[in-house]
Amino acid sequence: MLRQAKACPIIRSDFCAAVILKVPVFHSIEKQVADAFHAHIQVRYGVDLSVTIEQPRQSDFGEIAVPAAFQLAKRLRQAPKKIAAELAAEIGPIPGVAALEVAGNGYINLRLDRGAYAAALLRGEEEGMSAAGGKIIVEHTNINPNKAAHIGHLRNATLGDTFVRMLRASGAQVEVQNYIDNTGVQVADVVVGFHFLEHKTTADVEALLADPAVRFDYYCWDLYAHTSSYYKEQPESLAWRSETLHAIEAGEGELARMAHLVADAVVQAHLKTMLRLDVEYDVLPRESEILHLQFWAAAFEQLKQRKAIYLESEGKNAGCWVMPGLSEEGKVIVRSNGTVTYVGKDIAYQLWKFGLLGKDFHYRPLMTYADGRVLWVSTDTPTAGEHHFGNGSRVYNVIDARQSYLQDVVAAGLRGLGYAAQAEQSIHFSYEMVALSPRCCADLGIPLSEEDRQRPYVEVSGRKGLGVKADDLMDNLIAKALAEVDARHVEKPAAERQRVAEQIAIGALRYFLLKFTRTSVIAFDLQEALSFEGETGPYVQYAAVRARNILRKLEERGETLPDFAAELSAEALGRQLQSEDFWQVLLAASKVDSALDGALSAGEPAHVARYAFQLAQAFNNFYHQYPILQEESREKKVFLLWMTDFFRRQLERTAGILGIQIPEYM
RNA sequence: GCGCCCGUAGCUCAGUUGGAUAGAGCGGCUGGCUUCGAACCAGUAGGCCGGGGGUUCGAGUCCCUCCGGGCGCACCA
Repeated sequence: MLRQAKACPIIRSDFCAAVILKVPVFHSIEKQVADAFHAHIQVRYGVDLSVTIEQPRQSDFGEIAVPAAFQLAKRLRQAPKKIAAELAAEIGPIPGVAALEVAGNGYINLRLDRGAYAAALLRGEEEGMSAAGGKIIVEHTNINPNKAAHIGHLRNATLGDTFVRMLRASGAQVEVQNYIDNTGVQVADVVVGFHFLEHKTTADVEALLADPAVRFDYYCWDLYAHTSSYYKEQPESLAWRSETLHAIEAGEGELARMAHLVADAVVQAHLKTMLRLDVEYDVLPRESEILHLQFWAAAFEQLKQRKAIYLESEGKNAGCWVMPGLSEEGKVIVRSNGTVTYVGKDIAYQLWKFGLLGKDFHYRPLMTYADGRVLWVSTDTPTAGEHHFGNGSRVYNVIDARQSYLQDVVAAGLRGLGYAAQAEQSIHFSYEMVALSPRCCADLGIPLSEEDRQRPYVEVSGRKGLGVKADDLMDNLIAKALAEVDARHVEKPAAERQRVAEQIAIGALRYFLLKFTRTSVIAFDLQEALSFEGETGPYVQYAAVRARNILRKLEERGETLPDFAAELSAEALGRQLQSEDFWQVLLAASKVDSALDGALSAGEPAHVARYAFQLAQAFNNFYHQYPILQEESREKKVFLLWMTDFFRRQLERTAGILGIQIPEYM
């Protein structure tokens, strides 16, 4: 098989080659330790060992563990413990390291010089260089514009958007694409519903759109389900679908006009829905332009010329253009009637993303986001001041795991064309689906068949109209958050409370969707999603709000934030950090970049989420145990304030990577 | 039939790419609001990591096999 889902072909060492990461304090000490051991082992034993660094199991073992003795034991035919003792005795001083000891069967545990470490953080040495490699394209969301978005789409968008934020935080140049299939069967089915089932004209649909009482994407949600079930009952009605598809493809007539009207309106609804989650895009490449600008024709030529596909003369695929290699009979790319399959178009689109097609879209601005970012959409006619998109050096397609076979075909297409390097950089950022537990369906009043009731979970299905709409879920979350805010802050202006409730609700939702690893099927549970306690977004937000409260209260009492650098010497920091509690909070808070780095190489936004939670947990503990504003000792108070401020900045940065805002109050 | 994913505490999930005594949240039980607001904190119970083989100094993690569940494998998109 081409794809290795478990192995996550995301990024390892090659990623670091493309993007030079920040060099935070902890990282640089780790590197110095590894280098020191590597050099010493080379001289002492004549072994070129790749020294790995670990985190000790327990925090009281120190901050860095080196298991090199285990790796050497076999080659030297000596006991790990003996080698560890030799290494520990002979390695000599390492900058930033205060002590080192042998533990267990041969671990070498290192303790950092706490005062020096904190002083480096205080001086802001964690700010390092960052430089970009080539452009990275991330494609996500990709919802068929024929109905309202549901929770499955939210998982896609949240994963994609967070991964984009992770890449950008590490210094990468990223372009976000959201592909719009505005000419496909799903749009056609809704048009069939309007035209043939409801006998509506384009003007009727326009009236529907103008009616403020109608949520158009919701209307289409029901209509799509209706049309789908009608096909089942009256299979001959499928002829309506073909007729509509042909009209759309030809781009002429009432049905085509209606299709554009519907698709454009639903795209607007999706953009609005996603904006509630703080998800933004750079460009919307549309299927209609892929069609009109003949992207497929260009790709077809390349595929034929380079013999990536062949015209089958016999067997069940006779008369089709087939791509060999993926299965015994190959994958049909062009049907015997001459029309191209979905994957064929996808290969053309993927070629464009890498700048390999020899064609480009034209673009026009669609809207401007609040932060000034302009969203562009593809068009088939040239415009003034033309922008350019695509031409990436690496492409992540955020698409659920059910489509992994098709993603394999796309990569195989690139490989067949001789673009092995680009095939390697075509990454299917896959994730498992969001399903509904039977209990959840019962809670939501979704009727289930007897068969479905026996299952562990039920797939969301747009066709069946089965699912939780994204906007409904958000409305639900906001209402619940608002009730909590109202209970605590009646004195605040209503509009402000609403804003805070929205931030909390979105924080809860994004965190909920991110805390699962990508390979885990989310069996959606409404109660769990609506929770604001425990491992949730609001928990993380609350910790940051508490930190801010301390600093605000300080000023309310007429004090000002001390000049930390002037008041806290390395000695003072070292003195205060003799407290294990303080040291652990500071250490945890200093590892944002380590956590980000690990999450990027694993391709797991969930790792960032988990780090944020652990950080919040450490702070909540700290907060509870040590009153800061009442502290008598000046040195300790200044130190605690610095810790609070440092924590606040680090947690806000982490939350920002997750797309979670910190409210003014909670 | 073939391919991929999952199986870890009552429930939902982590497990740093093979390391030290397997963790968190929820739920259960016990305790803590006159403090920088408890959307919080502390304590406690709860485990044959689906079963069986193997590789290794060392396995929840890698290999084989079996069991159970899910998802793919169209001239649909």
